[in-house]
Amino acid sequence: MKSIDVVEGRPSPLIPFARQLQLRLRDLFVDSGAEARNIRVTLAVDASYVDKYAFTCALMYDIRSGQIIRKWKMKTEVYFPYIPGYLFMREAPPIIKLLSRVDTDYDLLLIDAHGRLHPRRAGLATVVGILMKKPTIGIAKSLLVGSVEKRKGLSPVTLDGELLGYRIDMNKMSYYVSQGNMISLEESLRFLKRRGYEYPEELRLVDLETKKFRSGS
DNA sequence: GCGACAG
DNA sequence: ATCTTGTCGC
Repeated sequence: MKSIDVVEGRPSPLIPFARQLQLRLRDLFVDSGAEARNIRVTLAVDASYVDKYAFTCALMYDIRSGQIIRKWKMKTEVYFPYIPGYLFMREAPPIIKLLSRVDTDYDLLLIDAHGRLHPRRAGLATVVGILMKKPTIGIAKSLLVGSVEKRKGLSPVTLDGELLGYRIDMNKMSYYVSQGNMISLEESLRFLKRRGYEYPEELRLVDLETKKFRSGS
């Protein structure tokens, strides 16, 4: 059920292909760009599943007013299983398809997954950010790889001695942040700091939206 | 070889 | 991610 490199009981011949694709995309990563103080509109994306279908939703959110500006949703068929380290093969296609329908501009993409905090420095958030050519941040609820240097509320997460992210501990919950694309780790953290380090409301909402969409279909 | 493993 | 009962707390 959870073994790596296995698809329907057999080693997946697509893994080598996926790895090379991931490494090629990683080479296009842009380490900086967006500044927290200029981020006004975000686009949160997430997906839920039922059998072979993905129910993907995107919410455009205005940080100043704390309101949802627009919504998009799309039901698509999934062609890849979940394999740790290769989540992008399962979720990037549905997400990219939905985002191609978003005509309005936004300042930052928020993805419910890791970005640079990944074995190959190219988690789903990084892959999507690179394909969309947009500033992107990865927000994950659990750790995939790396070591946490326990601190009070902000704990550095390193991998191979490289600082790739932070774990943020709040009263309610804790989560991990890492760069997706076109924004530095420092600005990513500053963005969350300006919002009181709370888990992004738009991500919480898009998760609910995704499950609501799944139920009514 | 063994265990760990985003969503 | 999804499945799934009871239970704790406001």
